[in-house]
Amino acid sequence: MRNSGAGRREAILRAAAELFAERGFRGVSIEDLGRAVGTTGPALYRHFPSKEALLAEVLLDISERLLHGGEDRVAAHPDPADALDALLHGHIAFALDEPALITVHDRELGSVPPEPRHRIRRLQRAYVEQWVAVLARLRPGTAEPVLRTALHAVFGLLNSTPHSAGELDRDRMADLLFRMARTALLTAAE
Amino acid sequence: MRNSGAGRREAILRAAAELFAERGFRGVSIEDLGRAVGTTGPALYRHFPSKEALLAEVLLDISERLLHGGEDRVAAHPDPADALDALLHGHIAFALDEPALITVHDRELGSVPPEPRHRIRRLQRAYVEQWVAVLARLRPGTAEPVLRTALHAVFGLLNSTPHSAGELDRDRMADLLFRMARTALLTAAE
DNA sequence: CACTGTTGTTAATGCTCATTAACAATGTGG
DNA sequence: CCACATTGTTAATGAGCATTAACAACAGTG
Repeated sequence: MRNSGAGRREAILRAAAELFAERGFRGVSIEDLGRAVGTTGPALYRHFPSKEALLAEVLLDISERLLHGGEDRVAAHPDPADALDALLHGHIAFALDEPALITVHDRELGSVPPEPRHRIRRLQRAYVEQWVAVLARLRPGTAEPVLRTALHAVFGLLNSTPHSAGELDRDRMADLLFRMARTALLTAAE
Repeated sequence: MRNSGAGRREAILRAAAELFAERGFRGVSIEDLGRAVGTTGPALYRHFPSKEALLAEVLLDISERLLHGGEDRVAAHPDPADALDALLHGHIAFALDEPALITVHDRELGSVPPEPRHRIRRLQRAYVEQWVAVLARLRPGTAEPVLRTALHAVFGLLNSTPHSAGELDRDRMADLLFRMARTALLTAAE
């Protein structure tokens, strides 16, 4: 084969994230995916057992990267205020650098089959709870349901950036999001 | 007919919004829609020319309600700070009372055929520009691209609430969102 | 060089689904 | 009571698409 190798699998995952973000899981055919990596559709089945399994792998990968990135940052910052800033910077960088991944991540969970869906949800929950723990140390007086709700809202704020066409350059965008998200969170937690 | 009348059309629109929000436009069949209003699938074609036209009507209706609701509120409040608060309260009420509509509104535009899509986009743009105008009066020093970007982010924050399962009751939720969105916006605009 | 695992290709297969056809029931205005 | 417009129903029709089958090209290993 002219062009195979281990990279093919990664290329498929990348292309899938891009296409799923653009048109949605059901709006992309196996044939589309194949064409995007220079093969025909059915060739995909040499790498993934089904289209759904492919989506599951994309989401699993994203969730793991977010969670582990967060863990590293929290571990590196003993002070909760510093940890929060680090979490914000990490999430913002992810959202700005991988807009397709962020988009797929919060739109396509419903198309994943039950078993991997549970694993993905567990990772997402762990990611959120990490933020909750930091906020709880920073603002011990605030009830956890309030923190969780505020966090979901802030993720909505941060994850919306792929859809706002780039009127601002990356650095100004990152700074704006950081300041908005930070004050929104601190306002929520008195 | 045991149960027809003018209400059928509205019932279809309501059911469609609900189902599209839950499973996405492509995840809902004509047969599903029919069943949801107590008929068979093809009966829909007595009320709408196509599935896409049905979606377009849902989105058009939402966009118009948002825009006109906003216009009324802005007109009722000469002071820009009051107008901003009123816009926030209006959008929050809409998001909390009609979570399905808000969800469909910011996920399914891509499935609308070109012609109605343009009309919907125009309405959405007008809605945003209304907020921009209020913010520009309130914070004359801030560049419009910054305002627009901040607004998109705040809409992401507000529209995320359908997905955060109700850990808080409606009033506490509305208050939390209001405070977060308001400070986020005012922070963005210096 | 034969042997085998890997990765592709093209041609079925079969299902789902939007849309249309053909036909029925109801209710309304004449 | 009789057309006729409305709104349904069930049975095609036809497209799209995930998946599988059958077969080919190649790479590395003995």
